[in-house]
Amino acid sequence: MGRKKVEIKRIEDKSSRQVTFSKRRKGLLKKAKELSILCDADVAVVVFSNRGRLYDFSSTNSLTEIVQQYHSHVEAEKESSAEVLDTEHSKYSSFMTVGELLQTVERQLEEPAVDDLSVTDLVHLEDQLQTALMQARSSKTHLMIESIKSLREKEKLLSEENKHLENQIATTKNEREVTNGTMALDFTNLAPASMNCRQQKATLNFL
Amino acid sequence: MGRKKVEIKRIEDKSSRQVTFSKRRKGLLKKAKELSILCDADVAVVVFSNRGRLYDFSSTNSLTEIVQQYHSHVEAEKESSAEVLDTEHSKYSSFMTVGELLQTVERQLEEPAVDDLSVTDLVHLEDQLQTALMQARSSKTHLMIESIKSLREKEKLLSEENKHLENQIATTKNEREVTNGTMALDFTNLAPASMNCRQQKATLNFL
DNA sequence: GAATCTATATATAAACG
DNA sequence: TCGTTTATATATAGATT
Repeated sequence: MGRKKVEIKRIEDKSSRQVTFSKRRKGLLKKAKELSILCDADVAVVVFSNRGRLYDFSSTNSLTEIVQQYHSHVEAEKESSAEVLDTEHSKYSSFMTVGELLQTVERQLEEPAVDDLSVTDLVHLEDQLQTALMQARSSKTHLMIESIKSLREKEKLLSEENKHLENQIATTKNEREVTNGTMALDFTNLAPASMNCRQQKATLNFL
Repeated sequence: MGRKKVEIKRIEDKSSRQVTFSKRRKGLLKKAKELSILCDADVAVVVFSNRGRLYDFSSTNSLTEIVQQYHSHVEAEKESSAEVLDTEHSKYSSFMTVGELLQTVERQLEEPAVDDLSVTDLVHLEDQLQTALMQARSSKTHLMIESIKSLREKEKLLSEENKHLENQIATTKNEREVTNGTMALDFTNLAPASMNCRQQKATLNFL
């Protein structure tokens, strides 16, 4: 879409690669934005130049949220194809708990006759440890994500209840004004405090 | 870029929004791919339809890698503004970003003459990767913990405010009873709902 | 190198089957 | 709801400043 048709392959000339990068990057981010607006979709784009500079777009506040969604999604897919996990699972420990594995390792490392351990044994050990580590890490992350989700839920519930209470107060206030035209209490300064609370931005940039 | 110029705002007609989503999503992913090839850049795109279906593109194998890159980058920026970590930082990369490191590794692995890489080189490479991994992992965990902390704070604030509002309501109720002996509203069923909220157990067992 | 200017390739909105 | 077609809007390659 220019004076000439270009083949889609790495542009060798450094200078024009840089120019094209700048132009197309801008275009890509623009289109991402348009898609998110037109179709009410969550869109995130991350671009790293080959010299490591970062450019990104995200339709929600943080890229993180979308990545979280992505991970949840992937998790869900994993679960739906549960049979796959079974085989994988049995691989890393032939019914050996992580605790047992650790003990085995400790025992082996305490052994003075280190020479007795063949390289093959060590490779195997490394594999086992690696897999155990992955498991631990994955559960940790899973738990953290779950707890963040749950905290968000809670926050939402509390916010809603809060709003509800405020409405009740407003209603009461009105009723009082209607019934006896006097005002014993002034609630007008309550609203701002709660707004601050509800409007706090979620600044989660992890994962 | 069609028969008519379209305003960039949410398409209200569900059906044509779906059609546009499909077309533009395809276009976006195509452009992302082209950019990554033409300009030798790492590009990732994630799109969630408003009904939660996932579409993505990633120039490297996994989206996760790019996200990690993203976070390392964000971390690096943070660190550059705080001198504290300077020494540690310069250790693992002599002014090399994680992105650059990954590319270096990829290039080296693509090299047909693998024999040229001495074991020492590989050990060094492994060290570098290991350190980079630690960095990424540590920032991830750190950020997650921070966000959980912040969510808990928020929860506390909301709960307190909630209690406060309830008190206000109780006071008002009392005043009304005192002033004119009648009760227009019944607030007694408000408390239980909020108690459920506040009493939810925090079930975070990780770390 | 960055901004601007065309000519042209592409993407896509609406129509159609 | 799909794919295909077509007219048009946009993106952008190459040139120029």
